[in-house]
Amino acid sequence: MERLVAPSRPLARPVPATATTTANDAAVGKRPRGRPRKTALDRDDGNRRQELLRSAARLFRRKGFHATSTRDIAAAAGMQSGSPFYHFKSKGALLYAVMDEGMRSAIERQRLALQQAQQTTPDGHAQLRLLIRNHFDILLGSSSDFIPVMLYESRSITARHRALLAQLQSRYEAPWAPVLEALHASGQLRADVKLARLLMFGALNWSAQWYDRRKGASLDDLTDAAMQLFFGETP
Amino acid sequence: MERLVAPSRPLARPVPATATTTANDAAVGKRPRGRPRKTALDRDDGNRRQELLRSAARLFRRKGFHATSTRDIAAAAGMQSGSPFYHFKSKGALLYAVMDEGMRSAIERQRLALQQAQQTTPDGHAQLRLLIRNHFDILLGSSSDFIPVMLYESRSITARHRALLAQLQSRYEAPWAPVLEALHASGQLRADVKLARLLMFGALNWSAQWYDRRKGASLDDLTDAAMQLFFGETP
DNA sequence: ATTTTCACCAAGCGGCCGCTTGCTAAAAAT
DNA sequence: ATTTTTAGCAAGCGGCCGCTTGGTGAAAAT
Repeated sequence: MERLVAPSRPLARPVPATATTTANDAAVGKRPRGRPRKTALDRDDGNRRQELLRSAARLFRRKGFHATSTRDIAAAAGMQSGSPFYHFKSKGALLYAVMDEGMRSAIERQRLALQQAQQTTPDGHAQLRLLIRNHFDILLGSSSDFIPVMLYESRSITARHRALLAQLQSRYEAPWAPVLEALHASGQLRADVKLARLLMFGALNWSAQWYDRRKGASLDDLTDAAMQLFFGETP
Repeated sequence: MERLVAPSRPLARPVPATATTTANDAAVGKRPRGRPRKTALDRDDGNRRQELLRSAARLFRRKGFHATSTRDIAAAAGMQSGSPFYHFKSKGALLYAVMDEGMRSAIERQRLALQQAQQTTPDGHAQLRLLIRNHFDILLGSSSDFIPVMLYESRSITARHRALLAQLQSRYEAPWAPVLEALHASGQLRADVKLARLLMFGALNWSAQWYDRRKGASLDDLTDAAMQLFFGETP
């Protein structure tokens, strides 16, 4: 395609390092290229995309969606300011991707936990304990910031995206309903089931605001405390 | 380069009324130099400021702090874009003022509720029920968005402001401790008191995310559900 | 009657924001 | 060997942002 105007920009691009070089620079100032090296065997396949997602999740959690700029995210992933838009068509799409990935991962982990427990024949208490323990793991485990972002940034997404995420939330919460119903039927859970579920999730989810892995209680301690609070159960 | 005369505006300012000054300044508040501070007959002082606070609280709650512009707030209060800065020295000071006012009002309302209940001689359950019922009222009552902003925008304030608010939060939570300790001592609350308090506040505070005054449960229903969940109590 | 203070308004400044554009080196496909 | 695709970079654009400045009519103080 021909251009009307000759390029008058300086166009002094730094010469990139050869792809197979192992030399890195410890110089001050902007590095010419700091991107992790990839060999011919390890085809990229979304690695950088995943890194972008992780960086975004951490920043969204710590500073909030609107207080995080796409430049912050790019820098955290070792990119230039415009590059994230190659992988995501907008900042909002990036937020949605974080939440979607978080929910799908949570659903999968819950499915695995329930599947493993299926081999034993647990009573209602034990089933709920399992769900709660797993929930704390998803929410507070070392793995990721995805779920806290999901919980605390829902204002920042579009109605359509919110509706899609609500479906995933329903899928996540689905296994809780029969367990709570059974506990209600047997008189062990006296409160209205719907309100009880909301209050319980509140108690659990709020922990993302105060829980510190490095001090105080373990996730098992937390699970014990929750079960004792809800059922007066002593472990 | 001659400055033109401003066109005459309608200038329909609301007429001042009696002021209920809470008299707290996070604002700029020009003091008259060396002169008596206040006459007995306060005039306008603070009416517009209060309106600004209310508008800001509503917008901060609905859209979040960073998604709300000072122009939004000014427009909601019927002002021009720069005028809020006469009353508050920065957007952050406005946020802090919302939170501070919310906490002071909450503490005062709790104090009044406890004072009234002192005349009867309630047991532990009844005391906690009162605290919870009052908490729901503060959090979900028609009055204001101040407390939800306080709960969900704490990331957006400075460390110094956060420390000041933490003191107010301690004052609010202080009356809960002896009640929970007593319930624990009598075996009615089995869980660790510190964790139980955190989980309970989570259950209550999370309701700001889902509760809708117009449909479903009343605040009394909510209080019943919470008491039943925590103590298996049937009203 | 004059001066001072109050509570704003009208205008705009610099800066950061999300996002786009034009390009390119290297890998993969043909 | 040539073409296409991939995964970005470098630069920058328009717009909105928080905040400042200079001014103004009305009220209060003197």
